[in-house]
Amino acid sequence: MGGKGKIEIKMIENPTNRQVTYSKRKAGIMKKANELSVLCDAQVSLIMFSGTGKFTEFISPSVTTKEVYDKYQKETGIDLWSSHYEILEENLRMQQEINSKLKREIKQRIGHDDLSDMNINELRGLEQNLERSLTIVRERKYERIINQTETFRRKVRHLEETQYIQEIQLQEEEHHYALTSHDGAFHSVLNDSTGVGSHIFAFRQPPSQPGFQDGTSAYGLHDLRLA
Amino acid sequence: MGGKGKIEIKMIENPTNRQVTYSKRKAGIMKKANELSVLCDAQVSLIMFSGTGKFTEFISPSVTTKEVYDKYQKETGIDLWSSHYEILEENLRMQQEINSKLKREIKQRIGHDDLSDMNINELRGLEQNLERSLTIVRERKYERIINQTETFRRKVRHLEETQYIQEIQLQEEEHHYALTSHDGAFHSVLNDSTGVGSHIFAFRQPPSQPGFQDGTSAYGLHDLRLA
DNA sequence: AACTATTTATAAGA
DNA sequence: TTCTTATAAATAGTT
Repeated sequence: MGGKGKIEIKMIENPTNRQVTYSKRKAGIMKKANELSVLCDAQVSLIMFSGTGKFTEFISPSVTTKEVYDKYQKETGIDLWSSHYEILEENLRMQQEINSKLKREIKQRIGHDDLSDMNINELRGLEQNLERSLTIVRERKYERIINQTETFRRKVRHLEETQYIQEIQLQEEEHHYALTSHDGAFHSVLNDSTGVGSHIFAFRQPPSQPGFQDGTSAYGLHDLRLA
Repeated sequence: MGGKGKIEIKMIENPTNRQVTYSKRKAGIMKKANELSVLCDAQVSLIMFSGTGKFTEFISPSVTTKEVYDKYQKETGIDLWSSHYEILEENLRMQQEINSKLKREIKQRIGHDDLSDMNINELRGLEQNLERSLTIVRERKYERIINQTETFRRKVRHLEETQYIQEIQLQEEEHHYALTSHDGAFHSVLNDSTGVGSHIFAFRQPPSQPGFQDGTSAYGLHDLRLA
């Protein structure tokens, strides 16, 4: 197209010439793209990367690149996000599958319906499994209670010692007063039957109480919708 | 541009002229795009939709349209798959979150470690929950056993009746023979202590046997990787 | 980046 | 549509 001498359409070997020609022709084709848009009311998307990676684009004022891209996919049926999308979708499918398996296991462990398709051996296995779990949970509970009781005892002892020291100090500093009124406050802590203190009693309870029903159980994991 | 007369760059009013010009200039710009690709070793994507929606594209032989769009996104930061992708990603994130909650619940129900962050009331709730589940599973097991036993009894009765009829028939048809050998086979079924028959004994077992350990439990849901 | 001799693109007409 | 052709535009090589 146009020049002092005709040229062959093949890659320009000289990098400088190539770069110059790229600049000139890039401007030319941009102008052409714009004219096509305006004259013919067409939607044109022109994206160019030079050999050195420099990016330039023309897009008709009436559209966005994304719109052209969406139209392109509709037109050609070529899925431009394919790979990424498919991997993500497969991933999602797997997660959902795992999910329903987990839900099913929980349902079985709770004893909600679908025990019907377990055979006797499976039911027996589940039973033993639950027994073992129950044992573990009970042990943990007792451990916790023992710890808290121990902590409480230590607190009491600390209180006693502090009290004792205070009393001695008080006696030394104010030995002309017969002060015994603090004892009352101290004993009220020991006799406290609410809060931390009550765990001592809990520790003495028999391990299982199947008859005991608590409508609003503190075991609050049931908002997971096992639907 | 160029022609017998100079033209103003504005939309061609005459639709026929516009269409003709579109065709001519489309061919022209395609040629230019190709020449730019070849001469300058550039990557060019040219997508055009005519005013009537007709689609035409040029793409450099060295690339695909998808590659150009991927590069475009890297270059501009504009996310062309945005909406779809983000929804899918959010979905995946939610599924994974639900998943880990479910896994945690199962772990707690099994009694694997993370009971450490449950307080005493939660532990107590879990304990009662497990007790209830255990009761349900046991009931189901007994129901199943009773059903199977009943089925077995019916089978035996059926066998007895069949046997009885057969014996009568045999006696009638072959009354000159003293045939009693079939009784042996019949009694062996009744005394069978393996297979189906053994469930009668299983029914008499005490409900729980915590000491009984079975390394390869039939309750085979543990391939879910509670990691 | 500017110039300019040429080639190329294309508007209008057939 | 396609061909023709006069003319405008693009641009290769040069400065």
